[in-house]
Amino acid sequence: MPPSTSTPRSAPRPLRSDAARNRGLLIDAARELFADRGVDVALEEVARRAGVSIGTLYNRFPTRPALIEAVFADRLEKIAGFAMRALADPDPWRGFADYLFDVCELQAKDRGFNDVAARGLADSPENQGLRRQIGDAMTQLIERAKRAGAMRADLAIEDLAFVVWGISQTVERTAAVAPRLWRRHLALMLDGFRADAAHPLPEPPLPPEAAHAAAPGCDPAADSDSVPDPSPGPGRQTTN
Amino acid sequence: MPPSTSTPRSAPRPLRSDAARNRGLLIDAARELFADRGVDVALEEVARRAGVSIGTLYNRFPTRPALIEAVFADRLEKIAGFAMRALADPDPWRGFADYLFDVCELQAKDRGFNDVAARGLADSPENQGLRRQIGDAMTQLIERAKRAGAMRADLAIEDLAFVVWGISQTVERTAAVAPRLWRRHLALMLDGFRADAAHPLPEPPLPPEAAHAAAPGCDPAADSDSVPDPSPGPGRQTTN
DNA sequence: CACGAAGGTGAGGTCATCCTCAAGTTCATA
DNA sequence: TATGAACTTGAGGATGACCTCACCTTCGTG
Repeated sequence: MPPSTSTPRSAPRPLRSDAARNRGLLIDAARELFADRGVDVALEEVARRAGVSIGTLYNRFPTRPALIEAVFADRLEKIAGFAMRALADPDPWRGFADYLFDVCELQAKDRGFNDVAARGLADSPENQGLRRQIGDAMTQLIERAKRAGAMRADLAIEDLAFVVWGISQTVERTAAVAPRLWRRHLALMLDGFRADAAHPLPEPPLPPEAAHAAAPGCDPAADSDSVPDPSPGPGRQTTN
Repeated sequence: MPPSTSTPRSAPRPLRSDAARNRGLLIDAARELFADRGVDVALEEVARRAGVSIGTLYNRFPTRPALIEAVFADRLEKIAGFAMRALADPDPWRGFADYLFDVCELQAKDRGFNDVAARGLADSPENQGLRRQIGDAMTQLIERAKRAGAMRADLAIEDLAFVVWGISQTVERTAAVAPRLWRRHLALMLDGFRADAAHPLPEPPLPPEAAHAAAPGCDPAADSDSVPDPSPGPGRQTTN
């Protein structure tokens, strides 16, 4: 794979040629290392594989999130593509299911993306647009599937996080030993989303404003006021 | 809470009184720290909270797994208790669902246990007995629920790992912001386990011999021969 | 070509954790 | 109470990752 020559989007000032080349080398190196060891690899190792010094890495990407951001920038576009393809499917349920399959397959194929998806990294403000686009498409996918009578009416878009989170863990635990097992996990979850499976749910979905806080990059501080349990509630009310 | 005076099971030689006391102090300190910060807390901090030196900690527990083991030894018994209670329920489905609820609640209430459950720590050979007992009870729970026509016939006991893994991630991401949300995730998964939800599954369950390898404590080596994908298989066959 | 700004370099300071071990202390037995 | 084995202690070496910065190199423009 030749080094990617993609220039940074909305560049304030164009990078000098050597800097741009090194940026590409770093992103390529990081992409490969992230893919099979996760996004927590040592940055020194990324620099080493890229063939540049650690100082250069920090010049281009002052923080780890900045590097992660750059590495996974294209994934959002890819996902948006999946969502569009799904919406083009005449069968609403199949479109929905295939969309989740595609996203999960991305997780299964790239440990780095799996980390990013599960931990909610790469939430930069600049791809806010893509994010909303994907969100809108997902909302439509869900609406469509509900109208077709295939999906349970009480499923919220926020519930799809359960899929990403769950699959992320299954992938992490079983990729080495049963690389396709996540498909079974996904199929089971999907069956729980069907209309004919619906039994009353014990809790409301994650409120959207909480969704942002639910996948923090990493804030070691901010431990002060933990959210109090809103209702004492009866113990054990899984379903009824 | 007074320091636990529990002596180590099957003691080869009884500890001297001061050593036994320190062991209890260490376990208590670790239990508390693990519970709200996870099992990766610095061992020096455990020693500090216990009021003993780091050297003493290493005397009592030569490795971190040994300490984790000791801290969570009682949980297996607790879970066995849940399984027995579940089997006593005249309603097979409710017994099954309540059992999973109880286990997940343990995860939600104790971040350390959540780690242990998700990562498959604390698999010491000595509570092999308890493990088998729990496994047998779970098999019975599943069989019973299937016979009652409530549970899909193709659910395997290994599939319950998806629940533990998935809930672990949901708890980790949302405990601070929506401490009861895991119940919704569980309820959705449970609906996927019901007989009336069943659609063909795309993959066989995790083979039992692989289950052991699926949740490694931590082996930085052993990276050599990764398991090859057994069948090239058709892309995208989530459900049909 | 020459010059200044942009960029590259990597040794080394910082930090957090792990784990050891030689010396001192305490327990339990006679 | 005396003695030795068991136990405790905590300074400190080892590790690994992070990040900086003073100095050198390269680019690109005039």
